[in-house]
Amino acid sequence: MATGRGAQATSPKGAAVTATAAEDAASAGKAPRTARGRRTLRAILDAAAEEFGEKGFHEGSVSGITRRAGVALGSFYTYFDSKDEVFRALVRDMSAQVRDHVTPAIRAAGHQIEAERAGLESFIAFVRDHKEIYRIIDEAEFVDPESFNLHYDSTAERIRARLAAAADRGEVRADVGEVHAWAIMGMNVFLGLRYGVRDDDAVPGDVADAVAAMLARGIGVPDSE
Amino acid sequence: MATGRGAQATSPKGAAVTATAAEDAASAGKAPRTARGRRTLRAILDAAAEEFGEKGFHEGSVSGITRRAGVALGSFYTYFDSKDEVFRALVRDMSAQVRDHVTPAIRAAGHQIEAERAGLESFIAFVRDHKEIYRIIDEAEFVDPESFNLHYDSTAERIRARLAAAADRGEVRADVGEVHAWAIMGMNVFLGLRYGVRDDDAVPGDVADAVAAMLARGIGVPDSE
Amino acid sequence: MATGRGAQATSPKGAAVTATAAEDAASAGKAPRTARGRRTLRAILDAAAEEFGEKGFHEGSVSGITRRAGVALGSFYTYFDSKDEVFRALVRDMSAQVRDHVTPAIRAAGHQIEAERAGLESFIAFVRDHKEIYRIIDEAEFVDPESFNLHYDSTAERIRARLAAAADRGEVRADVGEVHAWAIMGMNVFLGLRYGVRDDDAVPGDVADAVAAMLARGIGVPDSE
Amino acid sequence: MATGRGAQATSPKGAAVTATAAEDAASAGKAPRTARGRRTLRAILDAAAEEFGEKGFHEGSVSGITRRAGVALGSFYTYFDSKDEVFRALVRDMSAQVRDHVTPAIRAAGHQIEAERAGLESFIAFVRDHKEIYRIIDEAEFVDPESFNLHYDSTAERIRARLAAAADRGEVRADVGEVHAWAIMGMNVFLGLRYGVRDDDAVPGDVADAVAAMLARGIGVPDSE
DNA sequence: AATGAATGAGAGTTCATTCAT
DNA sequence: GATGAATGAACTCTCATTCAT
Repeated sequence: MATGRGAQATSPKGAAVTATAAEDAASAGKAPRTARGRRTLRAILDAAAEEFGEKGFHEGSVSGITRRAGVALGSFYTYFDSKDEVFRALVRDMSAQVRDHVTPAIRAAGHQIEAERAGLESFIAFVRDHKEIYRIIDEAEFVDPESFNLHYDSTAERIRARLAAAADRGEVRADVGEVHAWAIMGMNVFLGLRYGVRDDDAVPGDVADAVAAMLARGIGVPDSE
Repeated sequence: MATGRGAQATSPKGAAVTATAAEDAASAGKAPRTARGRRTLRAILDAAAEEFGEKGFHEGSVSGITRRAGVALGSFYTYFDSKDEVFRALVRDMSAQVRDHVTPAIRAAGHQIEAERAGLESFIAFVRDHKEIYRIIDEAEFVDPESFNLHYDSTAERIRARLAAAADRGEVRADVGEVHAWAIMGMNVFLGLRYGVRDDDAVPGDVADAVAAMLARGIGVPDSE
Repeated sequence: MATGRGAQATSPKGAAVTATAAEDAASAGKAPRTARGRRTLRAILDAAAEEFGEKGFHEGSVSGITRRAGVALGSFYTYFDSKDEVFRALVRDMSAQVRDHVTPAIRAAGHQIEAERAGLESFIAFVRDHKEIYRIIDEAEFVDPESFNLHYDSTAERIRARLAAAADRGEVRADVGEVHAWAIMGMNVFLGLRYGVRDDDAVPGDVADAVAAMLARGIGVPDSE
Repeated sequence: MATGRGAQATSPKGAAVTATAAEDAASAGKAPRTARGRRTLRAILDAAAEEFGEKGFHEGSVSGITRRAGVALGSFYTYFDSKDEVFRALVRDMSAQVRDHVTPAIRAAGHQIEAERAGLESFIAFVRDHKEIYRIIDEAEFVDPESFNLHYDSTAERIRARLAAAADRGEVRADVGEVHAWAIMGMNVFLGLRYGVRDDDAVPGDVADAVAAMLARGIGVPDSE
C-alpha cells in the first residue's frame, strides 16, 4: 500500500509539496537561482504530484506534467535530469510529509495507546486530502525500490522504537517488538486505503477508536493510564 | 501491498497457474482447441507470471513473455487480445490461488483465533514460494483497478464473514466488524511482505504466534476455547 | 581523410555493400531468418550508406534511412540496435571493400613500384564511384574511433608489409619502413580526394604515373625491373 | 585528415588563438567594444577550441563552451550568431595558425628539399601541442565545407607554388606540379597524425629526415645543393 | 554586457499489435 | 496454429536559441 502516516502534496493550499521536494531537487544539483526559477520548480513539482497521482508513473508523461504546470516541455529538464528523478523526489517528499503530519498528533498523546489512536486518526484524515499518496508510494515499488523500502522500513522502525519506549514506561507489554510494529503499520495503511481513499463515509475517529480498543487489550498493560 | 491470502503462479511444479487462469483465458474467448494449444497457453501464462513478477507490468514486455515461453511473438495473440488481458487473467488467477491456498488451513482450525494464526502462517509460507505475487497484485492498482479492488474487497469480506460467524459462536467479541477485518488483512499483507518477501530469517509460525497472542487479547473472548 | 584503397558501398549495382555489412549485422546478433528479412536488411544498409554519405552521421537520421529504404521507422530496429551500430557496420564494410577492391590490382603487378602505381590508380577509380566513402570513414573519427584507427592502422600495416617483402626481393630500398608506409597512404588518400572526389578531369592513370615515377626514384632500386 | 601546416589554439599560454580569430569574429560583425568584452571573446574562443577538440562539433555544445569559459550561456550570443559561426571562426583561425607556424621554418631553409624537411618537422612538433587541430579541421568537412576546401586548396597551392619556384631555381625537377603538391600534403598530414597525434615516441626530425631523403631522390635534382 | 531561465523543434528508441507466409 | 518481420504511434530527452531582468 502506501504509508504509515499522512502526507501533503498538492495540498489544498497548493504549495506544501515544495518545501521538502524543492530541497531534494536542489540536492540533486539543479537548484534555481532566481525567484522565477523557484516558482517554476514549484509549479513542476505540484504538477508532477497531480499527474502521477492521477495516472501513475508509467501512464503519466513529462509533457503531461509541463502542460499542467503551464511551462514548456524543455523547462522540466532545467530542474530534473529525468522523469525518474522527479518521481524519486516526490516519493521522498511524500514520505517526509506523511511523517511530519502525524508526528505531532502522536507526540501530543499522554499514553501510547492513545498515541497510536491519534496517529491513525490523523493519518486517515490526511489521506483524504492526499489520495494520490497511495498511488505514488505504491508505484515506487517498481520505479524506485530504494525509496519504497526506505519508506516502509523507517516507518516501521519509528513505530517499533516508540513502542519500545512505551514498554519501558510500562504502557505496553514488554514483549512488543518488530512484528507488532509491522502489524500496526499494515493495519494503518489498509485502514487508510479503506476509509481514507476508498470511502469517506466513516468518521476517522470511530475507526481509530475501534483499533485503539483492540490494541489496548492486545498490547496494552491494564491500568497503566 | 498485495494480498491477504496465498497464490501459486510459477510454482515449483511450474504449471499450477494454468488451472485457473486458463479458464479465465477461456472465458475471454480464446480457448485452445488442441492439446498443442493448451500447452502453448500454459507456457505463456507461466512465462507471464515470471516476466511481470520480475519486471512489473510496464517494464515487462510481450516479447519477454514469448521469449521465456519459447514461442513466437505472434503466438501470444492467438491466446490473448492484449498485454492487459494476460495481466488481468494473472491477477485473478493469483487472487484465487492465494485464497485456495490459505482456506484449508483456516478451515482446519478449531477456534477462530487459531484460524487466524494458521491463515497468517500459511500465507507467509506461501508468499515465500511466490514472491512475485506482491508485484503483480500491487501493480494491478494501476493496470486493472477493478481486479485490484475486487481482490481486497473480497478478501476483507471473507475475513469479516468468518469473524461474524465466530462472534456468533462466542469465540470473538461481538463488536468485531469490517474495521477489524481490514486491520487484520493489512497486518497479514505487511507481515507477508516483511517476513515472506523481504527476509526469510524468521519462522512463519513464530510471527503468527505473536500476532495470534495479540489478537486473542484484542478481539478474542477469554475462556472461549 | 578516408582510405588507402577503394570501396563499394551503394555501388551502381546497388547491392555490393550488403555482402560484408550484412555479416556484421548478423554478428551483431540480428541476422534475418527469412528471405524477406534479408531483403529489408540490404535495403537499410544501402540506404544508410546513401544517407550518411550525403549528410554525414550527425545530420543523417534513422528516419531518413528508413524513408530511403522504403520501410517503416521501426523496422530499422529489427536489424540494428542503434544509429551508431549501422554506422559502425558501414565503416567496417567500407574498409573491407576498399581493401578488397585494390588488392587484386596490386597483386597483379610484376614489380613493387608498378604495384603501388596500380593500387593508386585503382583507388582513384574506385573513389569516383563511391565518393561517400570519405565522409563516412572520416566521420568515424568521431563516431567510432576504434574502427577509424583500425582502418588506417591496418591499411598502413599492409603497405609496410608489402614494401618489406619487396625490399627482400630487392625491388625497393632496404631502409623503407613504417614512415614510408604512412607517407604513401597519405599521398593516396589525398590524391583520391583531389582527383577522385573533388574533380573528375584528370585521368587516374596519369596521376598514378606521376607518383610512380617519384616513388621509383625515391624508394626504388635502380635496374631492379 | 587535417592540415598541412601548424596551428595554435588552446596554446600553453592559453590565449594565442584569439589574435586571429578575434578578427574573424570582428569581421562577422560582433567586435567587442570594451576591454572586458575582448576578454570574454577570448575566453569563449579558447573554450570553443577545447570543447570542439575534445568532443567534436556535434557532440560539443554551446553550454559546454560557456561552462569552460566561465561565462553565462547567453553571453555566447553576444559574440557569435550561432554555434556554426564559432566553429567557422575556429577553423579559419587554425588554418591560419598552422600556416603561420610552419612558414618561417620553410623560409629559413637554404634548399627546397631542406625546406620540405623543415616544414614537416615543424608541423609534427606543432601538432603535438595542438592535437585538437585534426578533429576540428576534419569535422569542418561536414560543418563548413567551404572552409574545409579552402584550407586544403590553399595549402596545396602554397606547396605547388614553392615547388614551381624551386624548379625555376633548379632545385627540384621541372615536371613537378599539382599532383606532387597534393601528394606531399597528404604525406605530411598522415605523418602528423601518426607521429604527432597518435604516438609521441618518434623524433620528428627522424621522420622528416626519412621523408626528405625520399623526396631528394624522388623530386630533387642531384647536385643542386 | 551579462545572466540564466524558458522555449520547442527534433531525434533516437521502444514495443504493442498486425499480417503475410 | 505458428512464425517473425513490419508497422508507427508515443515518449523521453537534448540543446541551440531567445529574452526578460
